[in-house]
Amino acid sequence: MRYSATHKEETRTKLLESSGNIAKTGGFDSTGIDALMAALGLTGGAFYSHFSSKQDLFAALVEREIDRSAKMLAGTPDSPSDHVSKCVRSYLSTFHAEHPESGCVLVALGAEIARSSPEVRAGVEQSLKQVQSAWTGRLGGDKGKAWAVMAQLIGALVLARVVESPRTRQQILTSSRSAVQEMTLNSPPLG
Amino acid sequence: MRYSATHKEETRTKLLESSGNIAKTGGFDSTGIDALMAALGLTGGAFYSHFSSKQDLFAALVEREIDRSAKMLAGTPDSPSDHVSKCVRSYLSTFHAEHPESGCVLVALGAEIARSSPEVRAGVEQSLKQVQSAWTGRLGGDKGKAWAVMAQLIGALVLARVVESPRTRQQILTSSRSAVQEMTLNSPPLG
DNA sequence: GTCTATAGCATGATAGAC
DNA sequence: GTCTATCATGCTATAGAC
Repeated sequence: MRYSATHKEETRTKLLESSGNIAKTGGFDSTGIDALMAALGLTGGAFYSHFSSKQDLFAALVEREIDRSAKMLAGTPDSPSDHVSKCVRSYLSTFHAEHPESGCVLVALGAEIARSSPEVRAGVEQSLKQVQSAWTGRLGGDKGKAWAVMAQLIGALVLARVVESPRTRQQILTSSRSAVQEMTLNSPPLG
Repeated sequence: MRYSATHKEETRTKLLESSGNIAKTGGFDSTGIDALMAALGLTGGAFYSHFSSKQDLFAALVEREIDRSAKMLAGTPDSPSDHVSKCVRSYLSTFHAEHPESGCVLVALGAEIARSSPEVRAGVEQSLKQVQSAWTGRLGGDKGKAWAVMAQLIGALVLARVVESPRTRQQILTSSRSAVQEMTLNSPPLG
């Protein structure tokens, strides 16, 4: 064959990465296969050597995105004790708000995930539960608090992106940071 | 003319209402003009008697949706003192999570609004500020807390819609309700 | 104001050459 | 594995009849 043994896998990985970034910026449905392939210097016809359909790509893409985010947010057993607050600071940053292409897939593609297949949503749910489980230990054992912190982060970023003025965007992010800080300090189960 | 004097306005209103519901369910970009008009028993050609382009409809639709939500959430000066908590209960309901067509436009179309024109986003921002302003007075004067509550609501609904199992969805909504309750009770400015 | 017809283009997906 | 060519369909938007 004219291509190296690992070429297909490499191309598939690049395609997932690149398509993820593009979809998070312009929407998945709204972006054509030709555009996704052109970003890799390829043509549309080559797409079907890697995925059987556009929906197939969406499933793989969402799984990859949510997996990576979940691993990053969950951290490891030897992560520092301020791991969660570090995640919060970086999640609620102006950079994140202004760069959907490298940001959280739930903020950029949440609605499209919501109307996707049960399989895709089940995978997303599993990853979210990993974060919830990891954070619960760091939030005083309150399982609900982890969900609430996640909701706070996601909602703040949605708000930050829909408003027009950078000033309001900054106020939203700052307010959300304060709210999370209060949530994580006043842990009733811990007293 | 063969049509009543108010016919155009009525059709335009129905079109905004119906298109809003459809777009919130299936996405705006993903839905064709023919489908939007068919929902009113009309054909695609008639669309351009009401809007000059699909983007024009989007702008009008988002403004209508966010205006209605903002008025509802902001309430009036003579709204009961538990107005905010009533809003929270209804926003964080299973019904809302399972019925995007009648729900908050920010949850369903947030990403599409984020990449729309500055004009659209400025209108959204203005409506959000009305809610923020109205809620600030009911939340101990803390301007940031209103943003945080809004973020909590929106994020929880995004999460509730992306997960697969009704059980997890319920846990998310319940956790968010508790979090908002804590936020609104422990108001440092109030003590 | 709504219809049909259509232009002009983009799309998802397939077939066959290399 | 990628290319070009193509099919069938969908789309936004326009033109002209009623």
